[in-house]
Order: sequence, then C-alpha cells, then structure tokens
Amino acid sequence: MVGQITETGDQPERPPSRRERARAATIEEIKQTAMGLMREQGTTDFRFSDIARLMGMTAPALYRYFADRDELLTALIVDAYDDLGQAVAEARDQVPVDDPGARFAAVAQSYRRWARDEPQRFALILGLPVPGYHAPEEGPTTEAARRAMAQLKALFYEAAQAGVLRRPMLPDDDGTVARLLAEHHEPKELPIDGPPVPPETFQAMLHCWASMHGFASLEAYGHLDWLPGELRDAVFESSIRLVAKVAGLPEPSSRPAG
Amino acid sequence: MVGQITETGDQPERPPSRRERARAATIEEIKQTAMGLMREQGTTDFRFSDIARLMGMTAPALYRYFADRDELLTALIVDAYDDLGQAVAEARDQVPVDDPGARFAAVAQSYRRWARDEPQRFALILGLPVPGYHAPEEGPTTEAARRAMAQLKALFYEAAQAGVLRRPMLPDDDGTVARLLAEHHEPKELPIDGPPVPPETFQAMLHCWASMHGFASLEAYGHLDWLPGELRDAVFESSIRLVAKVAGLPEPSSRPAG
DNA sequence: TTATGACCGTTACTAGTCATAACAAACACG
DNA sequence: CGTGTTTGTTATGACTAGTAACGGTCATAA
Repeated sequence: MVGQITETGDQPERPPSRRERARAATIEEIKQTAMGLMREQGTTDFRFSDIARLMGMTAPALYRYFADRDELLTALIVDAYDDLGQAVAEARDQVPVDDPGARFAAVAQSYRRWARDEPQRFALILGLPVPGYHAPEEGPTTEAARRAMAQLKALFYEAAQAGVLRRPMLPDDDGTVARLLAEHHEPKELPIDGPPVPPETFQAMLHCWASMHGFASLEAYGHLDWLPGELRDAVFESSIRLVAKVAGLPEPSSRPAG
Repeated sequence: MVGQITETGDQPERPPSRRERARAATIEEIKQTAMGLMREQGTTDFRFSDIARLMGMTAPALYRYFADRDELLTALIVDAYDDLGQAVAEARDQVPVDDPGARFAAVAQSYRRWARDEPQRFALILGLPVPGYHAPEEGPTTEAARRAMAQLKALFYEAAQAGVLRRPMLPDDDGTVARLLAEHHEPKELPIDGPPVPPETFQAMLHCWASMHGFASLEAYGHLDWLPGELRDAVFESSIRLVAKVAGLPEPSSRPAG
C-alpha cells in the first residue's frame, strides 16, 4: 500500500498506461491543491479534508495516493527544493558565463523572489520542520537540498575556473577557517560534492548564501514590511553587490533585469 | 473571562495578593511547559492536553488562564522577543562602549547562540507564523519586536555618536538607497524610533542584521549540520568580523569570549 | 464562626481532525 | 463476458480544541 508511491521501478521506459497517467495527474492535483491551501492560509499546514473537498472527493480517498501527511509533505518538500533550484539555475544561466558578478546577482534576486513569492514553500524547506513532520533520514529531501545548493557552488566554481575570481576580502587576523577546512577535508567528512574550491572562496560562498538568505527570509516572513518596497529593493540589490564584491566576484558588467 | 488575562490594570503598585501570585506562577508554569514541549518535539506546536497532563491537570483548566491557543502563543512570542532582546543587550553591554566592533561581535554571537539554543522560539518570532495563529494587529508582539530590534540600532547609534563609525563600504555606483531613504523619511513613513543615523549606516545595519540572521537561522534549523561545529564557529566569527568591518565599525580591540 | 462569592478545577459534551476498515463501482484485460 | 485491480465511498475509532455545567476551595466580611 505504500510501495506503490515510491515507484522508482526498474521497468525501463515502459510508456505510461492510461491509468498511470490519471494517477500521476491526481497526485499532481493533490500537491497543487495543498500548495494552494498553504498559500491561501499563509502557513505550512493543510487539512486532508480541505484538499479532498476542493478536489470534489472525500478525505480517505487521498490515502490511495499518499500513505499519510508526512508522505505528502515529503513530496512537497522535494518539489520545493527542485523548484527553487531550477529557478535559481535558470536565472543564473540567463546571464553570460563570463560575467559571474551578474550571475550571482541574478541568483540572489531569484532566490529572494522565490522566497517572497512562495513564503510557505520557502519555510517548508528552509525553515523549522513543520509540526509533526519527521523527514526520512538521508532520504530524498536531503538529496534534493544538495542538488539545489549545488547551483550556487557551480557559479563560484565557474568563476574560479575562468580565473576571474579575486581573493575574497577577509577579516585581518584569520587563517583558522582555512586550517579547519583543510583538517576536515582530508577525511572527506564534508559532503561537498563536485570539484573543490579554495578555502577562502568556500567561506565567501557561505557568507553570500547567509546574507542573501537572511534578507530573503526576513522579507518573506514579513519582518521587513515596514520598509517601502522600492527601498527594500534598493537595499537588497546594494547588499548583494556588496557581498559579491567582498567575495571576490568581479563587478557585474551588465545591469541585472530585476 | 478574557479581560482577566490582559490585566495591565491601572492600580498603582498594589502588592500582589496570595491568589495573584499563585495565578502568575501557574501562568508561568504553563508557558514553561509549553516551551518544554516545543523543545522536546522540535516544533512550534503543542497540545493543550499535553501541557495539562504534564502539569497534573486536565486540559479545560488551562482556559482559565488563556482564552485560547492564540493567546498562549501571543504570550510566548512576546516573551521570546523580550528574551532575545535581553540576551542581545546583555552580551552587548558586557563589552566597553568604546569598542563598538567588539560590541557588535557580542551581539551577533548572542543572537546566533540564542537562535541555536532555542530554535523553536526563534522560529516563533522570526519564522513563518505557526499554523492557525493570527497575531493581534499592531498588538503587543509588534511592540516587543521593535524593542528587540532597537538593541541593534542602539549599538550603531552609540558608535556614530562617539565618532568611531567610518563610512560603510558600499557598491560603487550607488546613492539610490540614500535618495529613497530621504524621500520616505520626511513623511515619517518609517517606524524607526530613536535618533536617526546616516543613510549609509542604516543600510549597513540592515546588512549586518540580514547576514547574522541568515547564518543564525540556517544553523538553528539544521541546514548547516554538515559543517563540523568548530568550522561553523570559525566561519561565523569570520563573517561577522567581515560585515562589521564593511559596515564601518572599527576593528574590535579585544577578542570576544565566544 | 459562619456566610458569601470569586476563583479554580473537574466531568460531560460538541465539532472537527487524521487515519483505518469494509464495502461498492469502474476499469483493464484475459 | 468474467475476473481481479484500482479508486472511490461510507462507517468507525482515537484524538484534539474548545464550551458548558457543576463542585470544591479559599479570602473576605458579617
């Protein structure tokens, strides 16, 4: 009754039957309805009965598609990670590769926009776990998270490869981060996939992420509502350009679209 | 039945009677038990029945003290804001006034520590509203939030007053933030209480807040668990020193305790 | 000391939730 | 056409928030 959902079946390329297509469509509709409810109510919560009612069904029917609330939540979380990762990657790849400063600005803008447009899904993946939900250990959610975060790292790696990445600005008396990073890197403790970047760049990357995440989450959850919109925009863009500069990314050569 | 809770009574200084003390103690115990449950379960959720059971009572008894779940949540939110504000202020004031760089580092460290130690309460005040909760408009929560955030501003104001605040580093072609800030400041649109700071400093302050909040929330919600603890510490401290420097605060003259 | 009334806790109850069980209709396919 | 799977239904159980009505306790005043 549960295995039917995680059907990463081994059948190679059998065209989906009529029933399978209908089933997939229903699953999609359930997820969309759940997200609609979250948006409407402004929380990460939803009731099976509400989903069913909106879909013209009764609540128990949903259990044919998701074993329980957690399984639906897991699906929504994976989708959200993938969606955010895709949005970020698309924005990034609309800017020429040889302009990593502008590419980072695009990434930050899309990250922020996504958070602001979908605060509930943002909270779902990057906030506190929702009440009663227990993520499957080392399951699909963590993988999806890694995929999404790889987008940011790819940007820095490209820039480093292209040789346009200056040494990031660091507070004066440092070196401990580099040392610790080296220590922990050799036993392959860190689950950092892909090619390595210099330690200062790793640190700069985290700094960039934290900065844009901080602004994005504060804004998404309404804690910057007291700032007029255009002022928020200006402050965010300025902050982003600042962290990019400090991280050693070159000045963007073209103005980002928005 | 409800007015008895919001007893910001006008009676000046009447010593609390035995009953009033017992009532206050019970209210405190309810809040503590609720927080304990949140900590235990790792969410911002709790059940009245669980609170009552842990207190050796039945659930309906709790309604003598809080009209409903929202009212208890509101109390917890106000307490959390006050607690965070106090923690930050205390850490800040343990550092000499003439060392604003170190004062900021202390603020950031305590902000981070509080978030990490109490992720549920952190999410309660700075995350997405919990399911089903509707904050009273312009109520005590927003006031408590303003009080807490004033602590950070005070630090920058002191530094500006003392004349040790350099002009913050900004991305090159700016000025729009300053212009917009001026535009919106004259009609007193912005609810920024206290004395004004220069526009660049305002922006730098937001940048500092966003950066430390981003790191703190990512860490508090477990999204940096893949980083070894000491490396997290080092990265955070380095980032903080960096944003402080960029914000125009002088280098700290003394090493912060932790 | 006793009577009064506010306060605090109880049990009983309603309405709504997640989830399961048992059953009925629709569908795919031999 | 008959058979078994799939997908829906209704009925049910256990649990929660919150209300209502009742009883005990305590402080105060006669």
